[in-house]
Amino acid sequence: MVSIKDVAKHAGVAISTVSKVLNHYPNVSEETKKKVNAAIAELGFVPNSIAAALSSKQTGRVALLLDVNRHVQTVDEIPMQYIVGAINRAKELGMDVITVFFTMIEEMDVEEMTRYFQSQSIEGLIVCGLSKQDTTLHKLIKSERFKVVLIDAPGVGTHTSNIHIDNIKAQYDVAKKFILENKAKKILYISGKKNGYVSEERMQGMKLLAEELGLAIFTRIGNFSELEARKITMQYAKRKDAIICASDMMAIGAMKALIDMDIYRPVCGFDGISLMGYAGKQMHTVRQDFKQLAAGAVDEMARLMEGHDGQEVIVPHQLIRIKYKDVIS
Amino acid sequence: MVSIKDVAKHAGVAISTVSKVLNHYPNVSEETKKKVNAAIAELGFVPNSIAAALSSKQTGRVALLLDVNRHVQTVDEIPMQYIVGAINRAKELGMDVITVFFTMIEEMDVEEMTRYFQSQSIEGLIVCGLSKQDTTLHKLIKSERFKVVLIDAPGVGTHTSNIHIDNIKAQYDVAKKFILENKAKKILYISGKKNGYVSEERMQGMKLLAEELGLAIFTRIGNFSELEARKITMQYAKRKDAIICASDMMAIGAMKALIDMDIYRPVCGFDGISLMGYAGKQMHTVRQDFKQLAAGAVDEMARLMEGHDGQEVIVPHQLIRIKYKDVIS
DNA sequence: CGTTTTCCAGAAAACGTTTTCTGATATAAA
DNA sequence: TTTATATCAGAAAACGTTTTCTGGAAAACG
Repeated sequence: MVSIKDVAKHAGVAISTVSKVLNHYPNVSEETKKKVNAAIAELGFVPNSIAAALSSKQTGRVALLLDVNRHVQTVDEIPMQYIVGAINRAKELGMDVITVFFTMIEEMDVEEMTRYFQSQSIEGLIVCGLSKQDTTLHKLIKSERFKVVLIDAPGVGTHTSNIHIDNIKAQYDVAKKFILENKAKKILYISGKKNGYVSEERMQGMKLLAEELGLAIFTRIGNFSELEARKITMQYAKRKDAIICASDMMAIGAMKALIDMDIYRPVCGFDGISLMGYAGKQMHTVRQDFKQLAAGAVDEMARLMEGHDGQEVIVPHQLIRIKYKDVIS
Repeated sequence: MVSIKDVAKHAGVAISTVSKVLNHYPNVSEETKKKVNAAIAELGFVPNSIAAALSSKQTGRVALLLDVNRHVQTVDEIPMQYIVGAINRAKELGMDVITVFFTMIEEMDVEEMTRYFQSQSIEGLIVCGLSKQDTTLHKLIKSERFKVVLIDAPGVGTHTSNIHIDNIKAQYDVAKKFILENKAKKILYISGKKNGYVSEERMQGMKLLAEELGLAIFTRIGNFSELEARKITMQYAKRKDAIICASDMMAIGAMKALIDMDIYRPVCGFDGISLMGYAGKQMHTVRQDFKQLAAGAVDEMARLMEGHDGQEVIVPHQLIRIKYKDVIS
């Protein structure tokens, strides 16, 4: 394995000089640079990032935290979008490849997680969909041992950033369009989690709209679960004339239930996942660009690592009507 | 940051002794072990894997190679299963967290990839669905600079293992069951890639079956593309009485096309992805356990890293009939 | 021309481990 | 008792970088 030392010898310069060339330090003469670069090329030198990390104490390693239970058993495509978005952007930024990390959060305690991240020399955490009950994660974040970017959750302190769409406005807009278009009066709203940040915001959007339109909106909690949404639909759909869900997966559950019951009610979703195109005819929904969200999270992480304070980033969303033709590839 | 040095001082032993305790070396007395472990606990010491890697020249880092173009734009859930399966198993084995890597293989040359992996100190590559045209990857593998495990491709040399289901048998079995059940005579087979390993094997399974049943099977290449399968179906389905596809995504394309054409033909798929449950009523298919496949790949990698020669591993598959009720979660 | 400043290169310590080698003590064999 | 062997602990080099500090030469200044 050819090292910086060999390069130095071959170029007739000091080790430190090679390092300076490698890291684009300002005070290296053009001449020396050329010599060194020639030596690098001739010897086929490849810098060892492990050694660099040890020496500089900067690994540039970031963990993307996804909840296995929540995401991975199903056909849910969102986590994959997060992964792709984050990894690709990390590469562009020359940050160390993002280490993706799956966890059953309930099973670990703060100590164990901290130890794990510390032993892996992970400097930052990108957390997807933190809920209020994740006390372990909250403790971890508050410990300030890591830079943190939260996707779909509010920031906590200056060492964290948070990134998300405007959930209130998105839910308000999509529901309004959907309700007016369908002239709906008796609406069933299937909400997300009881203590979820995005759930509460979307709920708030619905409340604003209900007030504005003078409608009473009947709400049930679906926990972002397709199955629960299915059951709720079975129970209440007959007495309603339209169903609005806080996620596409729930919208699919509702829609499949309607098919089984052989009744028709328009359904409105939220997320804009491709699966919607496969499952139903066409549905109103909010399109979130999850790749962009994750890429933005990585950008924020870079900012934090440069020493800036955290901030809130709002990513734009779109209102769409999704159907199979749109998603076939 | 408390280091091994601090532990040594606190326990009143030498640095090397602490290291030996950490790595469970045989010749350390129980007494010393206790002293050291006590010191570790008291100081809250966490070993630094970066330093260990540098010193031992063993990182235990493995890259899981997935093709962005092939997988990630779509609703395809297979790559996620690979990722989860691989990462979870890697953790169990105490291997360093698997670094997932997405690449547009055509865009990189061997040198660049080698440099990248080398600079990241990656020791092994798990390659998913290598095709014969991926010359860059083939060169990389043949260079023998990395341990390689191939999912769904034949091994090359003793430094590689390969893992997959018995594609010939699987295609033969599922098609036979499907054909007999539907009393089909005029079959359209939509095959995978022209030079794909699994495609050719599945094709071979079909040929065996055709011979046995005395049927002529009309075959078209669908490139594992939903859209191409759709087009092929549009063109030929009227004159056939059943459609067999070398993948579920193609089966979905075919089925959606049949719906649009308003004709009924039974369709048979391959893979057993959940999406099948959402897209159609119910379909015959082969269930591959992609998580298990990836976990097995990691096991094989561990074997290779221990110095064993590569081998071929066949993972069992199942014949199933998939429908929405089976996949809802 | 002397003095100060700037520019550049090199020496050497440091990062936190692993690992090899040496040596001391205890135990077993002769 | 002496010699040989086994057991354990420590010293020190090594891994491949980064970074700080020092100093010499060249440039700028008066």
